[in-house]
Amino acid sequence: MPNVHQKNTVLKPALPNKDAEDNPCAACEVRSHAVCGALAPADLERFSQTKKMIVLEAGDHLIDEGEPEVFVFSVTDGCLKYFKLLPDGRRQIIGFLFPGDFIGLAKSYNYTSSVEAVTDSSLCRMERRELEKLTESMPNLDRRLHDMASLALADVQGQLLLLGCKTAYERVATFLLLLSKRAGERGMDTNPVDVPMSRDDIADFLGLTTETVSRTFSRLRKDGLIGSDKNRKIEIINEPGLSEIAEGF
Amino acid sequence: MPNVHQKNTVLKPALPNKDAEDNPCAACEVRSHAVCGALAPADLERFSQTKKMIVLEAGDHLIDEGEPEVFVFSVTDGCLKYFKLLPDGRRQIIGFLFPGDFIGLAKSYNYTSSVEAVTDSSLCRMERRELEKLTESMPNLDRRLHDMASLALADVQGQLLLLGCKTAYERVATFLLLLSKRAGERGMDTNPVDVPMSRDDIADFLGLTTETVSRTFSRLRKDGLIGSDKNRKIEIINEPGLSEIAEGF
DNA sequence: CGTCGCGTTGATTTTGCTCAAGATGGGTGG
DNA sequence: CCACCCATCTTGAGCAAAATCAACGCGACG
Repeated sequence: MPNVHQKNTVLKPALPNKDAEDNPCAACEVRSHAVCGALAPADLERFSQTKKMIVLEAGDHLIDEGEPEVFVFSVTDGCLKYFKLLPDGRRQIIGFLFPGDFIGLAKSYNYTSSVEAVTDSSLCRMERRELEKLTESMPNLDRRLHDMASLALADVQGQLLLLGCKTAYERVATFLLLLSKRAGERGMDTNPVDVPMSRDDIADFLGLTTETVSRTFSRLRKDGLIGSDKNRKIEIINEPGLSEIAEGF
Repeated sequence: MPNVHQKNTVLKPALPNKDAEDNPCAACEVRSHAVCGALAPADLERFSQTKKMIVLEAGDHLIDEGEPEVFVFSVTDGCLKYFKLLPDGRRQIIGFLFPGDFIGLAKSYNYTSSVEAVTDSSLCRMERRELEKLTESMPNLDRRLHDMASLALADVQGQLLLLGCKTAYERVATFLLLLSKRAGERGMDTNPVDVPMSRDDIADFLGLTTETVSRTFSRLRKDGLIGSDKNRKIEIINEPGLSEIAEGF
């Protein structure tokens, strides 16, 4: 079965670096959003010793659906996508991953989705076994994982509503607001919102085709809700209007 | 905003009963599938004292999306559906609930979906606060909740693939196999599979219309994959064939 | 400067939706 | 016990939203 979406599968360890070796996690900019945000300094030290930094280039393949689930990951930089495939190549992107997001919330013996870098990215990698060991002595960590799973569940349930009920117009509006919101949570620009993924990826996330996504952006532009796409950034001109559309009014 | 799907909102406490008062949980038939399956006898005793039995008739309303999330529930009998609505009445059924299933895995301040009984049902009800208190001293319970959330996440991700990629034919095939599998997990008949919900409910779960669901059942029947619907039971005649369709070959 | 990947736009087709009309069957009351 | 009734389900005909097929523009990069 050919995987039409697969690209390179390179997996490069980050170059060792003095600062990183001294205090790799304490300096992490996204810690407050990540699993490790719940850890006390002492725990953080122990945590940081069991992890390894991973750097990916755009298009690099990190995980193949079905492989034994040995590692879990925490995204520190960039954007990735995780997706499922049908035998004939149809693809559903389950979600996009941003700094602070965790890969491995739905634990199982084998990965249930594939993961690929959308942009150049970096992640912390840890064996699931190690993580489990750590959670036993760090109730905060366990609680944090639980909360993140809880949030992920709510997110994906919202996505069901989108895929099951919403029109193309509503889906794209919802998507833009989602990106904007997630950027805001991470302290990035919410208004000219960064859209790092291709039309193809957006289409496979929204259950549409590239062409429909493209046409829908054009329509939103024509309707004065968004500005034109400049350097992967889209300006939201009429946020309340976009919200109304997204909510299905 | 009128909720076109809402019916009665009655919520009847079960009649007290001697056996139930002596040892209500120890005798529970679905305990092994439920949250409480992870508890030691002593813990079970404490657990059982904080819960209350709830009985619902088909169509009864249990939870309204948006209400403060005070209670969590564990289904002990029957079938329920949980769903989200758009302002104009479009409905997405997120999932069906069977004995052993838990309501409240995605914790938040307000319920994120509504819940309604498909058939006459009964549940155990507990305040979320109480549950949290219990988990602090019962690591098994906590782990069990975590595992159930993990499974729920994997399930709903599979549903994304269905809604985003699959054809009507594939969706209905997937649905029948899902019901059959879930019945099997609970020790019920897997082959003439029980389909307690209406075509309308199935449609809103699969992102289709009633008519399309009905037509699709007819086609599966014509193609010799399933038998006719007898008393809410559907016979799967060609299980491997149905699986191939469901997987998208 | 040419090529290639990506995005946009247009023309046509198709899947599933909408609207409409019967069929079925479980429940109720005479 | 039967007849009727209303829900639900099924089937049909036409329609529409999005998919498919196809062409073209544009910018990046060798």
